[in-house]
Amino acid sequence: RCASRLLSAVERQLQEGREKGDPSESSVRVSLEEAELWRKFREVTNEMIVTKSGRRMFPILKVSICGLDPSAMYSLLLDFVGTDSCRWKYVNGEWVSAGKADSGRRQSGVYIHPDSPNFGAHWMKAVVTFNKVKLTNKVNGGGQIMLNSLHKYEPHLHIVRVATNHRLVCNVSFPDTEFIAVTAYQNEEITALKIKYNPFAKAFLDAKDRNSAGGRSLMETSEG
Amino acid sequence: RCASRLLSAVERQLQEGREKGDPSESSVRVSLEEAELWRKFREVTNEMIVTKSGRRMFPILKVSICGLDPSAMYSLLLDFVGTDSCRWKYVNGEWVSAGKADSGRRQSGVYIHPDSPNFGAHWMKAVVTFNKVKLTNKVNGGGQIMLNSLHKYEPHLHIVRVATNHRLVCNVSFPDTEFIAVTAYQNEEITALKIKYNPFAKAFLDAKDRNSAGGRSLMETSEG
DNA sequence: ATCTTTCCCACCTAGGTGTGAACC
DNA sequence: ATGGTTCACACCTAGGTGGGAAAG
Repeated sequence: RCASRLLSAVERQLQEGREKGDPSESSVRVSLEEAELWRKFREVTNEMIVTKSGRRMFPILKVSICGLDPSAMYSLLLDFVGTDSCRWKYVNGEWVSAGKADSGRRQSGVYIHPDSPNFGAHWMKAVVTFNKVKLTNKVNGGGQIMLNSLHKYEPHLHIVRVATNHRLVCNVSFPDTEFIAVTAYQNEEITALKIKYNPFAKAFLDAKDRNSAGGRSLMETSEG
Repeated sequence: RCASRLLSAVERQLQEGREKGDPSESSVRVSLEEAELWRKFREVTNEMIVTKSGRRMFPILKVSICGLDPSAMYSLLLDFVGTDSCRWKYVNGEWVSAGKADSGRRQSGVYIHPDSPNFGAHWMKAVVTFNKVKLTNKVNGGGQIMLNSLHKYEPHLHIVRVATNHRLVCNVSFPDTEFIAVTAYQNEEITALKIKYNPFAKAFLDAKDRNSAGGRSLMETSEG
């Protein structure tokens, strides 16, 4: 009696998302969210900051998923694949090749989505957001992903069915999310887009607004 | 080749916590963390605020777990059981009965730990923290737990093995975590303890410090 | 010189505290 | 009048931004 009440609470985790499911996994579909935003960045060659302690990505990688078995267990993995063998540099407003890539490693480490493992129903009932993944240029303890600065990468998503025998169910890449890892922004158009769309950079958006409105910049006020 | 690299990343989730495991689950052990802190509150009769949008608990319920099957899947559930049939009131510095409990419901809803479901290894490798659970006195959408104000509750933890057939593995209660739900603190000793130990109430701790040091209180400074 | 990286910083987002007056 | 509840608020914790100087 008491136990059934508790067990039904667990069952409830499965209820949403059933209609999007397919026990056979014959047609798993993954689509990138906010593709328009990603495209704005890609048009001018996207950049992502890497720091010692790890920097979040912006835009944030978000996907919606259909076609999993709602009651089966899956983990979602993210890695970053070098898309060419170049080291890049930014000169005269252009990204140009600066010779061969530094190290032979073309694969980053693997980031496991923190909701993993979870039911197919869980992954399908809402957009899956990779907002916590952090990119670094140093070997670190935590779940950060190490990339080579000034190299080009493309995020790849993998869905693994978790069971006594793990099984790779799906591999997806999103060309629009390609970027060059940097330690500081090179293209000021990228900086402007980051400031415009990332809420955490609001401070710099305000400064611009006040400038263009003819007011005094925030930065100037601190000079005695 | 590529697949095995990804699958091994999933396997790595299982590595820690194996030594604390027991495939037979014959001796699952759960122990309350920070029991000394909980006892300080219990000594003066603990109170927890309930609000419309939900209020976190303080102290936070934290447990460490041994004896699960590291590679089996479990969900952790929390509910709140009314420990008597009284409605309580605080008069002259004492909690006294104020008649029978309001409603027949002696059980709260069930809170599912956000890491659920997960491997036994995951639950055993580190202290499990219920810091996100929110207590409310209204029927709400989200994962909040509804309690009756001025009624006494005891948190109960349940471990459910998640499989084709769910199975209740463990039920534990922690007498030291008993509390009375309130919409505003009644006993000023409880208020003082909350301020002393909850980092989010630091503002009021500072005010006290400055008072007792002979300085002006923060509160006074806002009066023109 | 030039290019890349590092560090500290002011400024945000996001949200958890008890307070005290207002409300019922 | 009384006792319980609600709300806006100042003040925190916690941590994500790019800037700009300094260092490699």
